[in-house]
Amino acid sequence: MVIETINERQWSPRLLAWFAQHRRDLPWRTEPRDPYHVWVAEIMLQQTKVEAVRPYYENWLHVFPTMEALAAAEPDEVLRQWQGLGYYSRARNLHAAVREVMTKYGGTVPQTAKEIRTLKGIGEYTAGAILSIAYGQDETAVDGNVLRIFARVYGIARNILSSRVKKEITQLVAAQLPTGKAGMFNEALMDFGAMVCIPKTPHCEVCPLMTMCRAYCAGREKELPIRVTRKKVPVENRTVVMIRKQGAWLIHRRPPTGLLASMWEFPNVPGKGPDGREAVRQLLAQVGGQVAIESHPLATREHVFSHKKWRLTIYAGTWCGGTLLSGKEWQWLPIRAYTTVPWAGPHGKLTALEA
DNA sequence: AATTCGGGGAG
DNA sequence: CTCCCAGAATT
Repeated sequence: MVIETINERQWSPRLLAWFAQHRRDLPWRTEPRDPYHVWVAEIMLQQTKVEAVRPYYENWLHVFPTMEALAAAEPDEVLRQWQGLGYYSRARNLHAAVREVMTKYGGTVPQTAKEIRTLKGIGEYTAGAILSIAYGQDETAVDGNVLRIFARVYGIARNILSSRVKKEITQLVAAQLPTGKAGMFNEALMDFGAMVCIPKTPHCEVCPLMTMCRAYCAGREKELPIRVTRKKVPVENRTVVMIRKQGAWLIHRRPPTGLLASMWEFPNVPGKGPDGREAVRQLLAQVGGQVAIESHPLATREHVFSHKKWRLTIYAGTWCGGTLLSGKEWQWLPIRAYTTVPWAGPHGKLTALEA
C-alpha cells in the first residue's frame, strides 16, 4: 500500500466525494437552508445524538415554525417543548436570542461572526456552523467530531480537550477548508465522524482517508484521540488526633505497602465527628493507652491525591496513662525532632498547629 | 482551566 | 458500569 503523507496535503475533495455518496438525510437539511432552521438544529445537537434530536426538531418547527412564532411564545411554553431533551439553558438562551434577533436585527440572523457570537447560546462552534451552512461563509466549525477526526488523521497524541490543541486543530481545519464549500465540508465532517471515524472502534476498513491517516498507518487509530478529563475523586473523611505526652507526639508508621507506604502519620481513622473520635480512642486502647480527645477540632485540612481526597479533621488529645505496646509502628517523637521522620502526605504540616 | 448543565445509547 | 455525544456559560 502506498502511504501518503498528510502534511500540506489537500484532502477535502476526498471527504467531499465520500459525503456525496453517504450524506445522511436529516430533517434540517432541506434546501434552501434556512438560518433559523440551521440554528435550531445546531443548538439541539449540542452534546446530543442525532436520533434524540430528530423528533424534537420536527415538533419544534411545527410549534414554532418561524422566529416570529418563537419570539412571541411564553418562556414556559418554550421550555415545555424542550422538555426531555436536557441542557435546558439551551432553550432559554435560544428563546432570548431569537427575541433579540427580532428586535435588534429586524428578524434577520446576523451574518457576521462578531454579531452572531453575541447572541446567547451561540459559541465558537455554533457561530461557524450557522455562518458556513446557512450563509455559505468560509468558517470552521470545530466540534467533538472534528477534534477526533483531525487527532487521528494528523496523529495528534495530545489532549484534544485542552484549549491549546483545540486552537491548533482549528488552524488545521482552516487550512483544509475548501473555498466556497465550507458548509458542505463541515457537514461532511459531522457525518464522517458519526458513521466512519466513530469514537471507540473506527471503521478504518471503509475509510476514504485510510492511506493518509497517521493514526491508522501507525496502527494507533483506537488510541486516538486522547481525552483527559478530571474525573472527580472520591472524598475520604478521616479523623486525626495529635496526642502529646510531655514533649513528644505519638506517631504511627503506615504499612510497608500501599498509599504513602512506611511513612509516619498522626493516629487517624476513617470517619468524622464523635464516631471518628471514638474510633481513634479505641484504636489507641488496642495499642495500650488511654487518651482524652478534645471535643472541638483544632483544624481541618484537605489533601488531594491523584485518585482520592482526604478531608482531615484534626483534634488535640492527651495521653492519660497506659503503656505503649512495643513495636516498630508506634513511637513517641520529640516535638523538636519533627523533621527527622518522613511524614505521610499532609501530616508533617500539621506539626505547625501545635508548635 | 475547571465545573456545571441532562439524557440516552453504545460497548 | 463508563464513555461519549453537532458546546456554552460561568467561575
